[in-house]
Amino acid sequence: MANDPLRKERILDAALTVIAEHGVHRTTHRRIAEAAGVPLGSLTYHFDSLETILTEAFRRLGESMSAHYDAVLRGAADRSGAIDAVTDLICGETYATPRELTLINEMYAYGNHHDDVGELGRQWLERSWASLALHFTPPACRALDALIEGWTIHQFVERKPLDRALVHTTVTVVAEGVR
Amino acid sequence: MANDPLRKERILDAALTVIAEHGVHRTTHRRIAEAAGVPLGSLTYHFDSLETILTEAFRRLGESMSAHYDAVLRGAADRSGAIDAVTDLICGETYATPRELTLINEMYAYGNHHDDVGELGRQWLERSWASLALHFTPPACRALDALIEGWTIHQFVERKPLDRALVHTTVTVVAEGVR
DNA sequence: TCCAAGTGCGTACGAACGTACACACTTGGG
DNA sequence: CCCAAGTGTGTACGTTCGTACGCACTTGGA
Repeated sequence: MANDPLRKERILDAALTVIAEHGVHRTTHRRIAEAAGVPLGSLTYHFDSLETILTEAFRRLGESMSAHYDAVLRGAADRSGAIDAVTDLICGETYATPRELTLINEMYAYGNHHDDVGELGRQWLERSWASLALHFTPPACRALDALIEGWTIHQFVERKPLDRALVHTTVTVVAEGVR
Repeated sequence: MANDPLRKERILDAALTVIAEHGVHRTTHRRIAEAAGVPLGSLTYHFDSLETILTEAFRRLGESMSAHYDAVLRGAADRSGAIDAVTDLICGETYATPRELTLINEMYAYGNHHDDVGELGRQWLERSWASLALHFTPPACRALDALIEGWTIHQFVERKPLDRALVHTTVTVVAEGVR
């Protein structure tokens, strides 16, 4: 298939699908190629190595998640709305999907052993912080960001739905109490 | 070497070392054997498969961390001491070492694709919760546990030291404000 | 002392991997 | 229409992996 500009993106999305389903430790050229519906040779043609594919895939993940994160917080009119927005980010079904949470975990884990991906994780934190800073003080941003991260992970590990009222209360006391 | 009862434990510790250094995705029989200073055949003799080694190693990790977690919280005399203890768990150099944090990340990531390890993660959360319950209300336990988890991870991804005063304030606010 | 029973390991094999590369195919200027 | 230049792919190679297994070695009862 000549001149397919979407080919690279399709491969990266397939890579994320494979990572989410099997984990980085079982992500291979062949599995990605099958998931993307492209020949094996196409991967080595478009990307230097498997490392490159993983790195680019995680970059794509970070960008799309940051965008969503930012959109949700920008949509909040005032402080109270921002607290609702943060509660949504933790409990919501659009951000904290199993796929995204699995991928975030994989990114952190892989980033601990791969500098470029580690840097992506740091950028992702920085952008989250910037989005929160639209509504909260710097210290509150740090605390809220930690809370979001920890709670979404717990929610996923536990596989139980969250108590939304409790989340809302906690977000509120942190937002108001930490200065 | 006949009748070496510490052999299995040594292999599991070596497995954790390899996981912490290289990640699960590059953890192999041969690397573990080298790290443990035992022959390759010794691994297949003592363990059914690599999966089994990883699972047992993560189980060992969870037990030792839970024990530390519990000891720190049991050592707190009152509520104020417990708040200090939680602050220590987040900022401290004994619990939140790079090695432990890397391993926790690896365990969560691997647990998403392996039921037995996923169950270990759930047990680890439950025991953390039980330790916290010595001093705080159930809702506060949930919130604090999420905060600990998120903040230790952030600390590690960012590779920057934490603001202890901020952590202490946040813990206090959550412990007092969430009922 | 001797020898079965059990313990532990060196080695080898098939499978799956990442990657290279020769080659088919498409394309656009002449 | 033609053919060089460029685009994309099927295949094969060397490496590394998990695992099996024959065999050496240790041990304890007779």
